[in-house]
Amino acid sequence: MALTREAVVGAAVGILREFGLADLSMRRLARDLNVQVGALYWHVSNKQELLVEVAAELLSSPALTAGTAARPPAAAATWRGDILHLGSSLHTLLLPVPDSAEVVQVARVLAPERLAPLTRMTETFTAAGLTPERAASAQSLVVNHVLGAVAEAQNRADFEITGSATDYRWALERALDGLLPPVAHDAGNGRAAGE
Amino acid sequence: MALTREAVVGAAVGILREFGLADLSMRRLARDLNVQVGALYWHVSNKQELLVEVAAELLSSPALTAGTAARPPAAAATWRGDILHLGSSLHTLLLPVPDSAEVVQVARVLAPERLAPLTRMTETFTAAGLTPERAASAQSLVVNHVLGAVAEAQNRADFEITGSATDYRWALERALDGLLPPVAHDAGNGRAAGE
DNA sequence: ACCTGAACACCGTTCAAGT
DNA sequence: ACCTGAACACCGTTCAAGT
Repeated sequence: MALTREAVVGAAVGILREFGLADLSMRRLARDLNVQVGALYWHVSNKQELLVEVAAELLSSPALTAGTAARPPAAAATWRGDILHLGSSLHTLLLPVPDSAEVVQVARVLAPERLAPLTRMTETFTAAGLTPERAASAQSLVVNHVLGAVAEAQNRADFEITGSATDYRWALERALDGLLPPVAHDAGNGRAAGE
Repeated sequence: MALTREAVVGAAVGILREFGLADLSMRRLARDLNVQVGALYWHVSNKQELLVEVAAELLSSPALTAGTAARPPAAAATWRGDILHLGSSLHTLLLPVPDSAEVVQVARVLAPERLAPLTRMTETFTAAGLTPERAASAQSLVVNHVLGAVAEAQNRADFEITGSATDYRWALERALDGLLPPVAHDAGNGRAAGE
């Protein structure tokens, strides 16, 4: 039963799920795997790379990987639905995993290309008519909002804060209102979504 | 020259500004202040409380504290301008301070009431007609976006990443388009901003 | 190729004891 | 009241040496 990279990442995900990021240390990981700390560094070059791998695994759920395969052209109104669905799937997926928003944030900074569902969201924005730069900015707005909402909800639970949780979904929909203005189908003005 | 709480916070802000969060340790702070580590704990109960203080000081700039004093009633169109101004002031203020977005995030979780400018932004949203819950959610969207943009720009610099920075301001304006729909002054329909 | 043992240079926090 | 000295229980990372 040799130690593998997958085993290391898997154990890391397990610790995160059960105990959170504070307990996810290289030494704790080694102890759980009955191995010396140094052994981990044969399979993973450092902790940051491990966290990227953990985030990638968290976002590899089928709930996020589905969709966008083949879309009938000119189904414009569904781009919004795709993004809304992606955002709320992300939210429900991360909510039960402590500190998952922080981990995804780190991964987004270090290796955004490893987080396929987030890349797909940017692509959806461009498909909806935004320029690449604006699509990146729009994705950033949406993802920051969802991750922020997850982090807030988790911390609210941790600190036993009273008061109502903020309605992340309402703000998400309003953001999409601004980012993807509805195509006007009342009069015949051919104004596109971008510009 | 007795050690004071203000001196501790001031030195912490200095380390953050010059070297970033990685170098802002209690031990480094004590060394810079020519004091034993334990001494810090007389003036500050733990590191988290210190970070809240650091964030509060970062956001105590006059650029963020101004405005909203007395507004002529029914100057509805300027709520948007106020928020836009607050958001971009926050951005330009934090951008030169390494890891400042992370520090503010921590403070926002631990003691949001200590960050007056952010509270003021929520108040502006309610003044613009949103319910308290929605105002909180709208503020969260905007602040997460600005902090995310700051963090991204700083990391882009750290890792010498090529490619254009995302246009945070465009997305911010689109978000406000959705959050604060313009009052319709073409026909005489009295639809309010909320709902 | 893969892992151990042991070191290096750090952390945050606590607390008796001093002044 | 305020600070020192010293400890406790940790960190991430490296690397010669073993197998």
